[in-house]
This record gives sequence, C-alpha cells and structure tokens, in this order.
Amino acid sequence: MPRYGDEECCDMRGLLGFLILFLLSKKPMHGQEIADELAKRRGDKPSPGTIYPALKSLKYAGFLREEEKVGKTITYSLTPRGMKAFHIAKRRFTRTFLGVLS
Amino acid sequence: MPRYGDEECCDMRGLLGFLILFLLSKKPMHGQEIADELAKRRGDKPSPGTIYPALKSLKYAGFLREEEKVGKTITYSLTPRGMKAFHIAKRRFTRTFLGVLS
DNA sequence: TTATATATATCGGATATCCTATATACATAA
DNA sequence: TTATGTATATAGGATATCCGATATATATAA
Repeated sequence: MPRYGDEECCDMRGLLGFLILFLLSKKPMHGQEIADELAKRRGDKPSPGTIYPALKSLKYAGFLREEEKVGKTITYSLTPRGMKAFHIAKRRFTRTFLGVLS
Repeated sequence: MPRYGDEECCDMRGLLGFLILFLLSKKPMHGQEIADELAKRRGDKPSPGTIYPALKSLKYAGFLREEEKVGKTITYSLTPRGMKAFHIAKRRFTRTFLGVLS
C-alpha cells in the first residue's frame, strides 16, 4: 500500500484540465507555452504525452479551439462553452478549498 | 473519448488526501465528520469506500494517528510528520494555483 | 431481546491521469 | 541539401483515485 511518498501527501492529479482552462482564460497560448507555465507553477514540466492528449480532450469537449496555426505551433483559446465550464469549476474549486490559502 | 462532461472540465481527484490533512490540521476529527465537511465543500459526500481507505493510507504513511476511540468512533489527529507533509503540499498548492482565486 | 442507527472496514473494479517511447511536420542554420 | 531544433501527435501501459456493494461492530431505543 505505498500510496504516499516520504513527505508528499498527494499527487494532485485531476487538475490538469482545470489549470489549462485557467491559463487560457487569461490569454491564448500554445502547447509548449502552457507546459512551460505549468513547469513554473508545479515544479515539473508535463511531458508531451501529458499535455497534448489533455488539449485534445478539452478541444473534443468543445472547451477550446485552435485560434491560429503558424507552422506546427497551434495557439488555443477558450470557447464560450469553455469559459462557462471554467467558471463553474472555479466556483467549486473556491468552495472546496476555502481557508486553505490564507 | 468522453473525458469531460457537459459543463465539467475535470473531476479534481487526487486532492482527497490533501483535504483530509487540511481539515485535521485545524482540529481532530473522525471519519464521518470529515466526510460531512467534505460534503459541504465539494457538494457530494465521499462514500465509506472512499474515506476509510484514504484515512488508512494516510495513517500507514505516518501522517495521522488515532487519538481516541469511543465505540467505533475513531478520532484522528495529525502527527508532526503529517503537519510537515501538509505544509509542503500547501506551498506547492499555493504556487500552483496562484491567481486562480481572486 | 430485538431492532435500528451509526461508524468503520474491505474487496473489486471502473475510470482518469500521466508518462515513456516513438513518430511526424515545419523552420532555420550550416 | 543536410542537419538541427522545435512543436505537435499518438499508442501503450503503469499507477492512483474513487466508488458501489457488502460486511462488521458498537450504542441506543423499543
């Protein structure tokens, strides 16, 4: 039952999609920009096999779209539907973690 | 690839352990108290099959201990090791979600 | 005693996250 | 043209989270 590491209580997975919507709600970005921003925040950079399937799923769900494509660089932005999903998730997030940050 | 629901962007799993440590960092509680508090925060109450294995893992990791047992009611509290793990996780959490709440 | 409610416990499995490895396409420098 | 670097893409699989169903133990009420 080695569920937790030495000083780590959880891996905080399940929030990648939420974080991507959050970042895109501030400004359109492409995959590598998002990965780099997540690296700064979390401490480790998500691999290509992590970030691109996540973007694909969010796009498939109608939460984001390709805004621009220059060479292989695809800039994504939130759709209205994605904005709505983000705000709903943000409300839940805020209520859930009320008091954790203070 | 039905990864996301209609208006939901993620299920925010992976944070149950973190939330339990957070709640116990404020005061000792027993399993049902924790489940009820999570119900208020998240909107749905974690099932016994969710909460008790989580407590067991955290105890196994040395993050919490049984402080008192009355009948079947077990009150848990954080160990110093659990406090440390919580603070480390909290720092990471804060850095990761900087700007989401505002 | 019997019935009911509460709290804890565990098994099995569904699901999702995430990574490793690999491949492809485009741009630019040599 | 060739080489190199960058960005995207996907298959396959390891792992973890979480829940549904079920069982057990204790306390209390009828």
